Amino acid sequence: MTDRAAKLQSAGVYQRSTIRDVAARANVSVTTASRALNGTGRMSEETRERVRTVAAELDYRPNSIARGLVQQRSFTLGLLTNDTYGRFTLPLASGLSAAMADRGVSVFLSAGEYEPESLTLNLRAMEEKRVDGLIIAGKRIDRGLPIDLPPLGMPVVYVYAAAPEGAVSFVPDDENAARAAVRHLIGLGRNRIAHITGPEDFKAARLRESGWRSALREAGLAPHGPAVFSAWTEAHGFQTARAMIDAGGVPDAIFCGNDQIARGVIDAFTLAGVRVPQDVAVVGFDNWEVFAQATRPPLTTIDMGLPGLGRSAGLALLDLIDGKPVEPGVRETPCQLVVRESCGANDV
Amino acid sequence: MTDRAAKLQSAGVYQRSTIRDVAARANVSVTTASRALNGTGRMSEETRERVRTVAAELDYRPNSIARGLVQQRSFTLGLLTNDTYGRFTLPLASGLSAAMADRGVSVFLSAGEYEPESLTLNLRAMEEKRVDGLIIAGKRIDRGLPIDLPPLGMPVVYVYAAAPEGAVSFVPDDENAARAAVRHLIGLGRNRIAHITGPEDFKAARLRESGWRSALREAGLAPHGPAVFSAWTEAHGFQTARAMIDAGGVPDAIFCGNDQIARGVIDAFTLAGVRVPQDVAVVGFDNWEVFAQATRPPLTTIDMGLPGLGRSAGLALLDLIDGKPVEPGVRETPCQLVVRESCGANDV
DNA sequence: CTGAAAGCGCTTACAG
DNA sequence: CTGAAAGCGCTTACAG
Repeated sequence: MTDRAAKLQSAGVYQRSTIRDVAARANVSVTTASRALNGTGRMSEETRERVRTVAAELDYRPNSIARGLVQQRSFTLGLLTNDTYGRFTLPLASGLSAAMADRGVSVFLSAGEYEPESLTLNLRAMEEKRVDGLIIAGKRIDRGLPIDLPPLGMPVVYVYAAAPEGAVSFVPDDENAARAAVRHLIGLGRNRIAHITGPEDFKAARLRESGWRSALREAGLAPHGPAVFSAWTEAHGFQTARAMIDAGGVPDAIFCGNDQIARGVIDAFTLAGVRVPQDVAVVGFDNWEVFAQATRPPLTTIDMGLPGLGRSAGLALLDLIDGKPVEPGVRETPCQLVVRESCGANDV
Repeated sequence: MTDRAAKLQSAGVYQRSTIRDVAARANVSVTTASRALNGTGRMSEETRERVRTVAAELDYRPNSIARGLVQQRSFTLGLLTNDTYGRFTLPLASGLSAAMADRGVSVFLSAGEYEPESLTLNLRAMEEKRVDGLIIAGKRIDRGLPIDLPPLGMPVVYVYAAAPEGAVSFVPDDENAARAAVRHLIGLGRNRIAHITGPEDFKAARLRESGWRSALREAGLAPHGPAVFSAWTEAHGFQTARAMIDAGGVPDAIFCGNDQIARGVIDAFTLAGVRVPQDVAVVGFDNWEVFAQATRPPLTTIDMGLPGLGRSAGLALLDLIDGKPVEPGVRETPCQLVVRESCGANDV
């Protein structure tokens, strides 16, 4: 035992076995032990097995810091986001870290809202840790982070955020998702379909509106009035539905730009005695369960598949890191319609 | 330039400068460069300055992997959680990572719901990265993670989760927060104060109920009926309020166990023409803004200060890692009442 | 005040 | 099929 090991142990620090311990116990060189454990090189099956058994006995955990130093890789990724709200980031991060863990890669999280200094500090800490690459996630698809990143000298993949020219990025396929939602309504026999959504300066709002229009066009239907753009809030949905009632122009279906708007819409109708889904069908967007499950009736809505988005981004980043060719550009990943009861689809 | 450097550079890999580059350019030994950069050792101010200037010129970033290898520290923490929902984890993680970044420490996130294998894999990846310590976060204060952690051989701090005997853990001070909420109501002249909350088998529900009782007792008031325990949902709040109306026993204030319940309560009253806050004041718990801001009127509620909780836990973990004495046990951190309009406090 | 040397725990040419 | 040696980029006794 070295002096250091003795000192650490007497200080109560748990001392891990190293590859030298494994090699010694298995009567092979460190070289052979390394190769046996990593499945590289050629050696007798017997030797490889013996080394592995010994490693298991010693509960050996390779020190990826040491490995990283020689391989010039840290097996580590950074996830940088300005969404501290959690709505997007956590599902995304969990999909990402699950996929990465399978490959021995861990991910650093740096979440900071509106605090450029904090993001910068986190970024610097990650640079010093020599992360192999970076995932940059936002909270809207047409905005980047609130800081100008310095030249990073490492691969970067963008998710749910605006990306610079030539970068690799992933966003949900808002337009097709919207089209699918509206088609669902059409398939249930609705033909006066309105759209209430978020602010027009959000690209997501524009894409969803466009999906709504094109599904109607394909079916030979006219939009029921213009789309009503405003805040992504319940209040917006509530007031707009209220206004429809007052004007006597209630449609037979409403496609909403998000679940909160849908919630407000349903509340307003319920309050006024308009029945959902009998009189008017409602679809949301996001599948944010605290809303989608809490509406009466439960909300049919679009799930953006955020964990899958995180996973895809991570895998693309890994390819980039490995120097594999990755087509630059914006990848639009498919979303899924989650059918509950707000359209009457399950009553048939 | 070494062969490796040449090869990497020709492969388009950005090559960082090392401490040797800095030392050479500043005409000092690597030893001196290291000491100058770290502020250790004694040397002329002039030398130290010169080294630092050169480091800045070369945009030198110390390789914390190499440093970690010799110092047997990775300057890295793991955050393990089974809350993929995001409600608790992300605010907590952002407070944690901000506080850690200030100290050059980065945090790995592993979030996995109900997937023991995934958590195990992530944990193993973190062990191999030699994280200096672990933060284990849950989604209720009386449950641990769904996996039995193997002996970890590293410091651990628990947050918002059950902790084993003798461990260091942090939870919000539910009982005093509840007491403060109820005192607020009493201070506004309310004296028939009911309590609607989550399932009784949640410790958080029991603590909040107990805070409600003791605030009333201190003020010489009787509880308005027994606490109504059930799900943490809007539906529970809605139905219970509805039942109060039907029974003709509407109190003049309701302290709710969370914001969702409060939301349901307010909706039911509004629907029945009972005015909030004029006829009945409502307080929630969580300060979950999508709910607390969306109720009409906006909700007065308790903020648990999750970023601060994450920060405190991180600092305690750092102390543990540094071998400083840390008192074991459960630390109950103070919460804050956020006054909005559902109690009429701002109308005075 | 400054530096040469050893070493952290691995991987990987290179040699046999 | 196997191993001795060099080296990844730092820090830190030890020596002067």
